[in-house]
Amino acid sequence: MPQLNGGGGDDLGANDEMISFKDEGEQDEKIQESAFTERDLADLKSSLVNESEISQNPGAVTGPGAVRRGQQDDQRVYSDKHRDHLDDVSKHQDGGAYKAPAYSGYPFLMLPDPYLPNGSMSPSSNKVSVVQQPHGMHLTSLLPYSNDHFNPSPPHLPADMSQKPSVHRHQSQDLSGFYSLPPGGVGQISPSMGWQSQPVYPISSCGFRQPYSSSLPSSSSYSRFPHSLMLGPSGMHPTGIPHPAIVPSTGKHEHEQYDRNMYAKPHQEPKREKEPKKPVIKKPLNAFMLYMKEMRAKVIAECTLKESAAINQILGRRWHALTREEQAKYYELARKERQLHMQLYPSWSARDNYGKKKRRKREKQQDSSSGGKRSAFATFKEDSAPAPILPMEVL
DNA sequence: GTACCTTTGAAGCTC
DNA sequence: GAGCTTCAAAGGTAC
Repeated sequence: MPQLNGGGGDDLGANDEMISFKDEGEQDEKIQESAFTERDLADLKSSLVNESEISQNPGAVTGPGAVRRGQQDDQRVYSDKHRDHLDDVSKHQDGGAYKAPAYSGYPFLMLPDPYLPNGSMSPSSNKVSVVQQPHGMHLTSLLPYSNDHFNPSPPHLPADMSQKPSVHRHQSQDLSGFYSLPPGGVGQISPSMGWQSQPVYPISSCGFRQPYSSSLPSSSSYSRFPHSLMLGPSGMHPTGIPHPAIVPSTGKHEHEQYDRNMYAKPHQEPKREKEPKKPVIKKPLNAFMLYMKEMRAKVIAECTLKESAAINQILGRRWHALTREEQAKYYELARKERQLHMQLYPSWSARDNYGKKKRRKREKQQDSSSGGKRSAFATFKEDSAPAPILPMEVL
């Protein structure tokens, strides 16, 4: 990806990530610049509101096709073609100080933006939310996200790890400074964690664009992957912050026990006498996942949607409507997140979690069809895995 | 209780 | 190397 830094040969990020999007987007923008009118904007808003309302009313329209219909209708209209104009309109309307809707349920920490004049708080966009999410935190916070990703790091920041391909784990101690949170999850955080630039985000309100705060919300304020050396016995940071990349194998996800005792001893719940379950180290989030994590609450607030499938469709369209620069930020975040994940869990591989969700389903299907015959994939996994751990139900 | 839906991107896997 | 599969998040929905 040309606009991203070369990373000193770091190949973690896909180099061709946005090439196709670039061509398409540029053509669309040319069209939009000449075709857009205020009336179009009103129509667009109306249609998008209807779309969200339809999604809320499964009785009226059922199935994903409903959303898809709206997607086909306005996917290439609502923002790709009107982005710049909407930006201008919105800026005029609220003086460029769009107030992002509150991320309900997310605790915030207001931090001054050192990149703003006088280091004062910006009207809204420099609010850096600090979150202790129920499912953990996000690396994006640990990785000070700003245009610094594309520029030399400011002196008060740790050097970009991408430029340290041979960083050893002990060097990650530098990262600990980002994680020195009190048990409450809110503490002093480097001001550099706010986004340096205040980009105008392209979309809001269920698809049409409005400028709003560019600050990363809570989800991106802290890393999902705190330094492993700082982890407590059960994947917990000494501060009490749960380790986001290490999750118990219980609950929604059906990952098997994960043999990573070096990072976390079995998480013991006081009331549970069952055999403690070893946590699972999750995959690092990709750029779009980071974007979704950040924007989900906003979409929910704007569209009053709750169904994740519909929200994700909106987010997917918004993602495509982002400019290359805006997307590049998330690609860079994702790249850094992968880097940090690699440093924290050098022996981890996506293979560790590969096939664990769907294997059971396949096995069930094969069991029903062929009388308990093992799937080829299961056989492969067992052959390749160093020490297969049987699922609890098997035991 | 669990799978599914829905999105994009990264990585694993198969051929 | 191409193409396919799986997982990552999220929460409502369906079974």
